Amino acid sequence: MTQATGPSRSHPVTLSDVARLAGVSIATASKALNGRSQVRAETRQRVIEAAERLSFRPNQLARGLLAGRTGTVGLLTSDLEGRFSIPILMGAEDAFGAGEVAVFLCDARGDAIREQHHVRALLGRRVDGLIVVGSRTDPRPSLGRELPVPVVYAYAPSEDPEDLSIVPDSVGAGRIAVGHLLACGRTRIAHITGDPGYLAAQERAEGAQAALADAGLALVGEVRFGAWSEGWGRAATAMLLDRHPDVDAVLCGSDQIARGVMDVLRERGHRVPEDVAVMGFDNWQVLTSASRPPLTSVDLNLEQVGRAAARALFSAIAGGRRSGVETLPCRLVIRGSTAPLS
Amino acid sequence: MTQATGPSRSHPVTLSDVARLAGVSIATASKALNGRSQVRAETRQRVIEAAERLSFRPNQLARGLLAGRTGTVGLLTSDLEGRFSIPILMGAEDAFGAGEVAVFLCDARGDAIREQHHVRALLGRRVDGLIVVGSRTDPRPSLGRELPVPVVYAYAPSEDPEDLSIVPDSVGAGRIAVGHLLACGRTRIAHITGDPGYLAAQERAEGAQAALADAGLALVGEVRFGAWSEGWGRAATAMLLDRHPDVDAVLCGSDQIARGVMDVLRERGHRVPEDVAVMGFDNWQVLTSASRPPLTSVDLNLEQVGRAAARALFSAIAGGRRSGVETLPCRLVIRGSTAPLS
DNA sequence: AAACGAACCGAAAAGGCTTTCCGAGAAAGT
DNA sequence: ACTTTCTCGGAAAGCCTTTTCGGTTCGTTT
Repeated sequence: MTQATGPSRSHPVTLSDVARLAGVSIATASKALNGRSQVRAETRQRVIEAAERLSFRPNQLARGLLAGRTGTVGLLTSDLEGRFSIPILMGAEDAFGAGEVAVFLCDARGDAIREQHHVRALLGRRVDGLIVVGSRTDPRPSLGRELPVPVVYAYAPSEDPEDLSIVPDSVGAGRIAVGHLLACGRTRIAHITGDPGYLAAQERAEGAQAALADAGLALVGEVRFGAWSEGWGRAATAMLLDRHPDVDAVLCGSDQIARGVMDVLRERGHRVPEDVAVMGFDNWQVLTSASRPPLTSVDLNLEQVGRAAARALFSAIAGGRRSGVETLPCRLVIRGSTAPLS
Repeated sequence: MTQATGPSRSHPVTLSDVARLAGVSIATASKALNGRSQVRAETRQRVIEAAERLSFRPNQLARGLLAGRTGTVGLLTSDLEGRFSIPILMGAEDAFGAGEVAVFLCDARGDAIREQHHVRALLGRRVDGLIVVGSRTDPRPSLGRELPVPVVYAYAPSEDPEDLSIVPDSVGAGRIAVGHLLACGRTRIAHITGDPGYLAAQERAEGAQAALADAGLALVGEVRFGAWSEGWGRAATAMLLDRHPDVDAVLCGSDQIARGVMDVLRERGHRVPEDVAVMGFDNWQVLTSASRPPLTSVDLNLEQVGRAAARALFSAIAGGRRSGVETLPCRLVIRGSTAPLS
């Protein structure tokens, strides 16, 4: 089993190994490596060389044990496969990784029991803080106020207003979308969106209608709720065209829906964007860039949500106290599926 | 800043707190909680109750410091946004999370410098092992043999045959695909695939051609390399139909390509699957289930790759030594885009 | 020459836990 | 009653690093 060769077997090199090689005490070695001032330059150099020769890496466990802070955080996601969690996770990992913080990744698979289990495990590892990433924007139960470390909720806000949550501005996203369509001169705008049980669907619709109202307009027909799928986009478009053939823009609740909408529009002989402008939400590259024409979409800036959550957690660890739901603006990405009416 | 209330301020509860509350020594408390036999049942019970009352969580740092093993592993991915990394990562997280192992997530963003930085940081945290997840199946540079902990490469194998790598069987995937098309009675099969610079494209094509040769057949035309995009799928299909209008199956190098292929087939009046069967690779849900008809695809079983890598790392940590590239079979997922010729 | 200060260096403790070893007390045997 | 054998519980070492504080060695000053 265990080979006699290779460094795998040798016990990890410690500070005392370095000290011995450099001919100084452990204390001096530590000071030399950490830039403390009480070491002669020549001695310091000797220690540094010894450390490099042994490729010494200070044991963060011991360091953390002593300091009371470990430089680790827990990233608790509810579904890794969800395409919303990933960018947030990237943003957070990015913000932390740049510093000296390491991230524990835990996937609760949407199960509260498993989530609780992970929280306990993470606390046992003495993480300095937690980020809880949701898979949809609907509020979720708080982990509780009794935790010994700060917690920041990302994407899915906590139900407890005392917690700090960072979410994209869905209402604003709806406003941005309609604003763009209006700027393109569209006035007969329909809205086909997904599952009405999703707060995101409701809020985007709310923002869209508010922006229309500001312009003295209203949607063509009602908001068409359904499912977050291409199939629903196709079906809803068929109905829409039957009832309102004069529609000149379709705002879609997601890029998937938009794909379905565009397919049916093209099949029925409506040109995009000349006759009907189409746009979606999420800015999911694989869908937006592959469609014909490429799809204008509202990007939720999820990476920024992740980064903001990481920064918020940072400052909370440092003692800062914020609470409530903070929203981050979304961003319009214009492609070929929307254009001014000529 | 620091409030006087709440548990955030109070110092974390330690074993000695528990011992004091239970009226025993630290040693006894430890033994009681860890199921050591040298404690009377009644005493043990008292300790356990004390621990629960204080919601005591043993400090894993201290434990790891002592044991020499931390129960943590590093998961080094080269691009988090890549859709291939995520399932592998899920599988690994799953396999570890079930045990008592926590996962450090690091994204090197395809940068060797950053990767090296992360490796050093992880070693400083005394991880018990590393999993390196690539974003494509082409071999990548080894992290080296001199690392003090075992390493397993997933999806992208290491260039060093002494390392252990777990990858999906791309050649086999190609064989499986063609096998299915042959079983459907198709004999005039074309292959439209992606970037020829990807080993996956080459190997799938190789497997497909081998399976055809076994049946005494050959591809319709050459392998059509291009890009991993719907656009290429559309363009290649147009050319294909011009030259070989009698084709009865198109094997696509990815689901994206397949989407493009199916769009053009439908536009040109070819029925899928009656006239032409279509299938892809990757089994990317959002594409396969939304297409018309739903797309038959070869699933790479990436979650299993992740799980296998985790298990391999486990056994390597325990002292087992394996090396070389181990392949995992892929899996056919049949949907509406393929059917027997009637 | 004695004393003082500055500059360096080292011993030791702390941090939380596990484990080994030992002592004390109780139960059993003579 | 005394020894032997168990059973329990405690003291202490050890893991690795940082930091405080006391000590040593110079060079300077009076």
